[in-house]
Amino acid sequence: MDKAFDFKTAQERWYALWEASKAFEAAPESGKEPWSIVIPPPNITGNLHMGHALVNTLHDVLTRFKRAQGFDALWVPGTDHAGIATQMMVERQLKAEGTDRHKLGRAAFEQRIWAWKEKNQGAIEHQLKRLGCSVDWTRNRFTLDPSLNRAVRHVFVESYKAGRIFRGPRMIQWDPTLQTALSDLEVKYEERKGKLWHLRYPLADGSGDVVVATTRPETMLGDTAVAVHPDDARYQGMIGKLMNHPLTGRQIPVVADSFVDPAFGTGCVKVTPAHDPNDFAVGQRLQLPSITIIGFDAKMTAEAGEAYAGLDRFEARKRVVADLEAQGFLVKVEDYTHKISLSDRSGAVLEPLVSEQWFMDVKEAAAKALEAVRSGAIQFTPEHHVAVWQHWLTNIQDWCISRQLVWGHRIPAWTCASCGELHVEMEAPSACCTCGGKELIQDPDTLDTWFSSALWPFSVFGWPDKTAELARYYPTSVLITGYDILFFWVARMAMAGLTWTGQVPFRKVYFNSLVRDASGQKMSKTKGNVIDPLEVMEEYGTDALRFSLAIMAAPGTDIAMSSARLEASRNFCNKLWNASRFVQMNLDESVTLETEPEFGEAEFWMIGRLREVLTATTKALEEFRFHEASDLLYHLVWDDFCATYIELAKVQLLSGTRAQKAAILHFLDILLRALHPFVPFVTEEIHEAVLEGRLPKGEPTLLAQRSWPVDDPILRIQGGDATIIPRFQTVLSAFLHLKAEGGVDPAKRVAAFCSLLELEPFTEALKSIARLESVTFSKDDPSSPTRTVAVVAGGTVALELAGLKDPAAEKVKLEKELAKLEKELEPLRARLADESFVTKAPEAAVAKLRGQAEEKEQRLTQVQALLR
RNA sequence: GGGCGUAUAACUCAGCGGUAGAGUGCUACCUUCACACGGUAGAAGUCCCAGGUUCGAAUCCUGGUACGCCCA
Repeated sequence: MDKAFDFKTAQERWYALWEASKAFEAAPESGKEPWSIVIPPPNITGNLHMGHALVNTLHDVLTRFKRAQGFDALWVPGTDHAGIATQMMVERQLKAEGTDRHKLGRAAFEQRIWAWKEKNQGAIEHQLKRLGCSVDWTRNRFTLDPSLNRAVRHVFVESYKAGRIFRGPRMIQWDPTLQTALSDLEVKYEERKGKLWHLRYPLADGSGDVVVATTRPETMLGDTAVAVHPDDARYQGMIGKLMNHPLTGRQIPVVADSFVDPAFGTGCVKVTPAHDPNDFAVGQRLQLPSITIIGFDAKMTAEAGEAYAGLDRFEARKRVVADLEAQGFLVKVEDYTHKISLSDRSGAVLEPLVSEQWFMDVKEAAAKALEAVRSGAIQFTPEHHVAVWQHWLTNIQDWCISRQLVWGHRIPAWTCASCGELHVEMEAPSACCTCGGKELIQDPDTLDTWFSSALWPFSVFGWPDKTAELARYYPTSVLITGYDILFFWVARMAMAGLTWTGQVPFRKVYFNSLVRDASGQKMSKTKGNVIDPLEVMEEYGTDALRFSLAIMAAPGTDIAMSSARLEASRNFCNKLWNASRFVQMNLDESVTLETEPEFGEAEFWMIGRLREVLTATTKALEEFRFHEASDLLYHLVWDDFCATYIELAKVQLLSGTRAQKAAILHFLDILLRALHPFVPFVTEEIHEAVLEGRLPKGEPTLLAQRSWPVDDPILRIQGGDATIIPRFQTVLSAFLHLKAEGGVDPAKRVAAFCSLLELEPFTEALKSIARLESVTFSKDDPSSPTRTVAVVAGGTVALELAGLKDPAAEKVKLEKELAKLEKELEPLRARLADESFVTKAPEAAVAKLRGQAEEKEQRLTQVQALLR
């Protein structure tokens, strides 16, 4: 083995071997209990970013853990067509080539995107492999696959028949840049500094006027009323009167509706049903006419009047304000900060427009999803996301599912050219069922990307067919995803799953954290603080990246990714590598896992540690406490195995028996199996270097196929004195401490004394680790004018410092020690003297404290004796 | 305006009723035969503030303050 782990070659090598050996493929015939998870399908446009790295690392840790536990673990991979994102990408390419999708035509454009998809899909898949994801590639899916398309059409057609999908004119959020409708979820609100214009509208009978306040004066061209609150005393006499529209000359009524906030502006607002969601609602309630003055291109329509038609909406705003001012209708202008709605995708200012779109009524499904979480059929970690879930699902609105895009699932609806009859069918009808007309035109729109994503957990298994896979692997065991897509995806999967399969799509949901930069800032391209996981894997190794993500993945808190953390993880991999290297160097060929091991105190202690930590690690993983699991293993390897056990075993190993070497081989084997889910590459590499040829017959040669070690028979062995190694550690560090404090060169060997007779078997270890000349064990007081002494729990230790020793310094040292003990004892004595504590606190707590106090009192007495 | 989350060592974070931990950084020392991507010793904290519950609160409750996120 080399001196350091070369992750670059290992990473490339092992993934290919894992794949070739079918280590990640599900085994439906195995008779094992199934455990399944589906990947949150990354966009085909995408590159692996830190969010993907985190979510997929956690998936992989869990999948490898479950596979090792003996489940038939299946992780289904796949990619998402990502409607808008992908189409935008290709459109950008076209623009660079001096053309666009309209010139190209729909069919050619769609072809072009497919070509792009074929070319680029491999990138994200390759990156998942680099991350070590143990997915079953034989079941790779794409959201536009024919089988998934069939599922989409099935849901669409059945929902339509049930009346849950319908088409109609509604006010939607229109993205003028992308030229498509969006769902409410795709709208982002941003605070902008703007103006509040106060406009004067004169009453038609000349009896006065009212002043309305607006942030969008250009829409006044489409006003069909002015509204006041029905209880507003100021305007009682005006309700029902007509007024002259300042610019169009139309007469519009003053109406009353309780949506008006009397405290806002003048308490009197203009009503533009065609261009504002609230006004649209008022218009519906009061049967007001609706005048569309802004078109889908965000330019003023002919309805806006000759003076404005064709103007961009923002240009029109300036013109309207200028005209109003010129004619004396502008009362005043105030600075005003308000929220505007932007497209989450293009960033364009959205235009609320009335448009013919497809909608899905999800109220019934939402009720089911609410109940599933309420009843515990779906469990959230962290739980606090339940509150948000409930709020959103109880207030859910119809979902606008149609998009004016080319890239996506085409809506399975055809209109008869002759009679206008609408046909919603699985396949294109050959003739109109009403008039027999042969010309049927398919709806040009496609579905919101999330429509197909919602079906993902069961469409990947061949639904709507009742496949064997569906029966075996659905519902999936867990869903791991970011809370940012709680509504977009998680809620919709829950609703779709419950509606169409009658089952929850997943039993548990773990919401992973957000990965931020080293100072806790959100990563963004504009800030330039993006940490690229591909570069990290290049520089620190995939295992270091994975371990860093896992150890920081405390539920409910964000992750601050830093080079310091990555270095720590890389160093950990190196530590594991070198510990293994040490073991490997000291083994003879004849030692295998079948060699009968021999256990001494150190081994019994190590077994105890392994048993304790692996039990805790298993529990932590079952409960998604990835950070705890990784932290436990980190310290097990570094502190217990390397710093304590190996240091102790060194003395034996250099001259040890095969039986002793078999013990350490077992320990390493167990550690590798436990760490493999977290750091698969380095552990697999070590496994080959150390365990090859030493595994029992029939045992898989790949670590990726071996079992989770918590039930290893070795761990059931009990024996020895569990307190002896901790006592050894205390004495060892006391020697080292005395050496450092006495100013002794660490390399200088001095004579040592110890009153803890039970540690005599560890003489050689003490000598070698603390670099002592000798250790003399005796009950007698070891203090002398030439020695330095320390009192530890259970006895005293001393070092011979002839020539080096300063008696005055020794006294000062002991006095300091005395003071320290007194100070530590003070609160202990006080609490033990407290009647209410002793009587009311649980016995264990009192006993623990008493033990601590006794130990300190004993040391205090001994230090006092030394000072005499 | 409503909801949620977070405030702990210089930094990034664990802990979440029994009296404070990790990683990194810092100081001093050590190239000892797995590892300097290492080892040893050490310094470093009104656990945001104010009340309350409790024998006991960083931890639970109430109210503030600051920051972040989500929904109107």
